[in-house]
Parts: sequence; structure tokens; C-alpha cells
Amino acid sequence: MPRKAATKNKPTTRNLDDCKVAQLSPESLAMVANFFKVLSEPNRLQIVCALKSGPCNVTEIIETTGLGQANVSKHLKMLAQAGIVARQPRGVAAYYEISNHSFFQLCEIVCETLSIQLNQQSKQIKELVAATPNL
Amino acid sequence: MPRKAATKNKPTTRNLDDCKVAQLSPESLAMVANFFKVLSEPNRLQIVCALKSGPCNVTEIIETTGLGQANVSKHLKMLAQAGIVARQPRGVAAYYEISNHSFFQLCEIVCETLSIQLNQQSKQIKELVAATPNL
DNA sequence: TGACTATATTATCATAAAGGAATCTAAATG
DNA sequence: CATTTAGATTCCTTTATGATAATATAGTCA
Repeated sequence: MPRKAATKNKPTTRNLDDCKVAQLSPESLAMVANFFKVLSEPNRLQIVCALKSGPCNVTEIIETTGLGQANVSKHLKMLAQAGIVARQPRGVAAYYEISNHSFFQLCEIVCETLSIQLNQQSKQIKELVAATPNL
Repeated sequence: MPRKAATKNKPTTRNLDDCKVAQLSPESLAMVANFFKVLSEPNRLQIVCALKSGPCNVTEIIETTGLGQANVSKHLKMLAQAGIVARQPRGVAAYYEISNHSFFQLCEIVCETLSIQLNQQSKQIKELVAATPNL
């Protein structure tokens, strides 16, 4: 039975031997990379975040994000193909909603990582400033 | 007390510490997207995976991955800038090691997501095959 | 049916990113 | 100090990606 992955992201001292990524075939690695690629575009992240409060149709997304229509449509297509959002046609409109909540899990882990890094940098800068009396 | 005091000092400027992705400024969202971008390249993932068993110098990474030298050097630079690996010069060589283990956490979440999606697709294909007696 | 609306798709352009060859830099060694 | 070696950087070419405008499609309603 495969070990259940942690559902909440804690700063875990996690056993690396549990990790299977290092054993993936090149094709599987490419799939993982491709998933990350979908998340690597600020406007796409913005779109998903706009859906956090609930399903929206394309027009609403265009309004809240300020992006162009064709642009939004294509981003949504990519997100849907990656399984991050789901499309629900309703009449002439198309409603989209988040279909994979691990998205937020991923983002929070990244945020935490970035936060730690920025804090470290901030400390170093303060050290440097403190060591520079001429300023 | 808000969930988990990750930092001891107060954040002077607004940072990513208590991250609700949906509330991030465009700049912070861009940082998150940029982090994902570093992970969106199969060869970079391959390099990080190669480091899972321990630190390696560039030559070793070139050998195990089969990538070109300039290429590996550039990928390592990106990974280091993202804080995913750390560089340790030793003599004329440069050893790299994983410096952020949440990398594996991220990959596992993605793997799980992909696995679920592939299972669903597999079921659908089986249904279709079963409903196609002419084959 | 024909006009209208919401969304998808296509074509095109500009920019970014990856790979490879060549070059540069710095540490070790004779 | 010249040479060798590991690694970083630069330059160039190719491919991928994102934005936009134009066009196509598919529901809806008069």
C-alpha cells in the first residue's frame, strides 16, 4: 500500500528515502516538469487565484484580471488540460472552477520557501548596513 | 496564535510568510511563478534528482545526466539562484547539493496529482475499449 | 432564421529560453 | 610561470511561449 502523502504542509523533516521522484523515467519527469510549467506563468496563477472564491465565467475572469479575452481563454485551456481547473459550459457561457486543490498546497510550500529566503537575505542586508557606518 | 510562528522577528516589510496565494501582490505572484519556472525544465529536475543521493561536482553531474557542460553549468546556476541547490567550491571543482528539501515535497504532490489523473484516464479508455466490440 | 453574445481558435509577431561551440577564469601542479 | 583542468560565461541559433487582432463557433432570443 502506497504511503499516503501528507495532506497539510508542515515544515517537515521528511525522510528523503520516501521520495520517488529520483527514480522516475525521463518521460515521467517530463510530465512533472510540464505540470510545473503550467504554474510558471504569473497570469495563470492570477487566474487560478481569481477562482479561489468560487467558479467564474470567462468574462468575469477577464474583468478581475484585466487580461485579454484570447489570452484568458488560452490560459484556461492550459490550466484545464493540466487538470487544475475544470470547465462547465452553461448556456453560452463557460464557467471554470478549481478542480485540484493541491494547487494551493504547492503555492504555500513555495511561499514558505521564498519567505525563508527573503528573511535570510534581509538579515544579511541588515548586517551589511550595520557594518557600513559611512552611510 | 496564527498558525506556526515561522519567523521570530517581525516582518518589517510585507513578505510571503503567511501565504494566502490568492491575496498576493503581482510582484509576489511573479516570484512564485518564477520558482515554478525553475522546476519546469526536465533536465533541471533530472539534475536535482541526481543530487538526491548526495553532493556532486559538475563533472559528475555531466556524466550521470549526459548533458553538455555549459548546459549543466547554466541549469545549476538557475537552481542555485532559486535556492534549490547550494554551491560549494572545493579546489578547482564545484560541488552542488540540495539545499531546499521542499523540492521533493513539491514533486510528490505533483506526482500524486498526475497519478490520479492518469488513473482516471485509464478507466475511461477501458470503458471505451469495452464499448467497442469491433476491435 | 438572423442577429447577438460568449467563448474558442487561428495567425502573427515579439520575446524568452534552451542547447552547443568557443572563450574565459581560476585553482592546482610540474 | 606555463600548463592543465574544472567550471563559468558569452555568443549564436533554434524553438517555445505569450500577447494581440481577427476570425470562427455555438448557444440564445427576437
